[in-house]
Amino acid sequence: MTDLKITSGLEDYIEVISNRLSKYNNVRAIDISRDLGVSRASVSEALRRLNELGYINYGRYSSITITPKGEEAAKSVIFRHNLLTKFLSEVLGLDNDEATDNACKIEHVVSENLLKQLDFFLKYAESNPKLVSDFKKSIK
Amino acid sequence: MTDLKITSGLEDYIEVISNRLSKYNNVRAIDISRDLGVSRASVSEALRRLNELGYINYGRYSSITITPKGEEAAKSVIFRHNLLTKFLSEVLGLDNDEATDNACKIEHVVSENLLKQLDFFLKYAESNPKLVSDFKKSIK
DNA sequence: GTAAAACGTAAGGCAATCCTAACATTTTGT
DNA sequence: ACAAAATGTTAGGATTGCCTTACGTTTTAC
Repeated sequence: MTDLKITSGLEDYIEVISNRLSKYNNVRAIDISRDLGVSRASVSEALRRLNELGYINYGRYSSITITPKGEEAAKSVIFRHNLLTKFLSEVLGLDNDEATDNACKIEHVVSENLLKQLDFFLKYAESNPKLVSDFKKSIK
Repeated sequence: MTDLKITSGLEDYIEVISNRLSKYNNVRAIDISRDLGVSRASVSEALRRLNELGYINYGRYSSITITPKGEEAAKSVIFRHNLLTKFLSEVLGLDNDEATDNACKIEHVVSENLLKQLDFFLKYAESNPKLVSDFKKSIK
């Protein structure tokens, strides 16, 4: 399970691929291109690279499937994404788009330990709803 | 005061320059090289670029000074840095090194609004010390 | 089933950073 | 002041990731 490391850029691709596969059981290069706002050519390049690194199975014009290694990587980044989004929206009160945008960037750079503590904090906040409601009152 | 935007990389350089100038009234390329863990050559290149963009005054073998535009940019990134570090250490309980390391990366990607809300949250937490102490109790 | 539209790939570029190695300049120590 | 050490610059390369344009392949709609 070593060598799960991947660049931020490729992490974005694997995240989209995994999310699309979960939702629709299918993902095309054009979908990725739209989701990430990059050209079809860039997607093509990234897919070749992800295949080369063993995160997906892919060949010319063939459909995209994800490998176990890819699943691991996707699970990791999606976990980070969700945790951060939840904190940003539920605690800090950012609207969903802004929470997601920020999470998409932060998710690539945070340490394991930060995530662990944030996870604890969210659980604590959920078991003490007064925390968030009092905080929100305080900034009105 | 427009055009304050700068890449993450150069933001790191301006941050070190400003911090060194505040502390020692002086900063050399070699200091930056050590602080950022990059080669002297990379520093040389970055200084040329920062000068070109008007963030610092600098010429071959000359001493480095920061311009008003550079100060603005530095102030902004240092504010983000401190806010994030404070949250990560005082609320989440990361040790200082890990809080700083994470802040150094996150500081380049967060939105204004996130910072504003985080600022409010920190103020709220400071005026309610029980919040943090109860949270820390909860994870023991 | 075939032409048009949609989609995917290849080639060639560009910009941002980073590096090492070699060379230039400045600073230090005696 | 002058040699040695420290620091700064330049040249040449590598990587990553994005782009556009042109062309290949597949799908869609009659």
